[in-house]
Amino acid sequence: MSHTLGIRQAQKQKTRQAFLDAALALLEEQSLSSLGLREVTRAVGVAPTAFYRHFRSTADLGVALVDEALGSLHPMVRTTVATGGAERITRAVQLIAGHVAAHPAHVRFIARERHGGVQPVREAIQAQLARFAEEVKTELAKDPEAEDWNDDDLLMLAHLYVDQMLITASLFLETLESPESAESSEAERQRVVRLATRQLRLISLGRQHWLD
Amino acid sequence: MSHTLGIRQAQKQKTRQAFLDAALALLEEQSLSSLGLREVTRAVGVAPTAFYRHFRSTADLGVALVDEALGSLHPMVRTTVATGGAERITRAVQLIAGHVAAHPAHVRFIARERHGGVQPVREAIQAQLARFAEEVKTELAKDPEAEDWNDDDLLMLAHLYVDQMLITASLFLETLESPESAESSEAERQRVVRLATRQLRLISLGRQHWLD
DNA sequence: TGTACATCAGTGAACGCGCGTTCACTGATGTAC
DNA sequence: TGTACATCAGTGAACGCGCGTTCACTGATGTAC
Repeated sequence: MSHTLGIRQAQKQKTRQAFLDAALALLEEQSLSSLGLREVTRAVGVAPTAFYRHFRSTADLGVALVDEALGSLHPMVRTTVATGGAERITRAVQLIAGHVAAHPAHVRFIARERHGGVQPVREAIQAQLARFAEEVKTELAKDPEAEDWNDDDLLMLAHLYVDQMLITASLFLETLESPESAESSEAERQRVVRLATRQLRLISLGRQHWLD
Repeated sequence: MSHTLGIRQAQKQKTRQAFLDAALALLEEQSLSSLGLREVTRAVGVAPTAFYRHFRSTADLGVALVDEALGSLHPMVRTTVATGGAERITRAVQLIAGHVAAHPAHVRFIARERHGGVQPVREAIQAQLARFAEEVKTELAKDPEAEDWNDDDLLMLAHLYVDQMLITASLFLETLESPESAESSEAERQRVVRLATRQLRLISLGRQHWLD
């Protein structure tokens, strides 16, 4: 019953992906609001008009990039938060470090456009982050430590965690940007690991004494 | 001994300020990397070439905006953090709420360009934020609660506070953007006050038990 | 105070260039019979 | 399986437009004597 795409559809998807990849690469050095349609088509190697077969505008392409960047991350975040005990913080920091190393351009795009100049893209990112916060809240609620917490406080804490994850991701990103040697970059990364771990620990301590 | 500016210098400064004001207004709806030089001169009402008498480029103008937006904020942050006891959190949240209400365009500019596409501007913002963190650290160090804290942990905490301030400022900004009625906007603002206050309280609890 | 010269913020024309969007098109792929 | 027609992803020419930057300029302001 598996539906194989026709040749036409398959080729179309391939071109669409080429647009997304090319745009993401171009967005390493600029914001979406200054990304040109012709710039993207040139990078892909197609005529400018081909763009309109896939996207209404660069803003539309941006929204597609948001889904690509954050869509697949939900299960990973759930699993990490679901980890109990002292390992949770270590795993969370490792998850972030690994994700930034594997997909730096996606992370940079999200950090940049979260407050960027293109409204539909900003809104798409806010919606995804709200989903993450809800999911984190759901996982935290399962925790025995959260027994007497109300929903509102749990969501407050979940937002704190989500924001902290983004801040940490940004810091890891900066360790990739610096033009220094591989060893000192690695040292910087370890500093970020240490900083993020301690910040999460402090928040965790606050959490444990919230109902005192 | 007070040195009065000559007519020429005074007029030049006035024009320069007009450039900054016009650019800031235009940047409410776009990023710096897409801001055009001619766009700015048109808004000011001068010839395009006049721009070069004041700035080398729009990036240069952006750096000037960073100083304008954050330069005068240092003493206020110091004073607020220096406030001891239970009032500190309330005052900090009020400071942020007031500042966002008074200078929304400046706050939006900083939030947007912190991770934006223009490197010199990003760097200017990071430098200012690092200064804030250092200043917050210095004030926290004076606190009796911080007696046995080492410098590294204090700076970690200071960064946590600074990041939290920016997140809160962003949330207040969103309450100004929504197209709803004045009453529901005010209600949203109260929700942000409550959320930010509780998040800071949780961090504060973590702080109190850090050395347990 | 008056004069002669220097400075320099703002002008206006001109340049070459890349932009987003329109349109009618082509030719490979898909579909109905 | 073969044929006739429909679909539609990608093309290429053309358009009007605003861009950043250059240059020689003007005339008010500043300065030296």
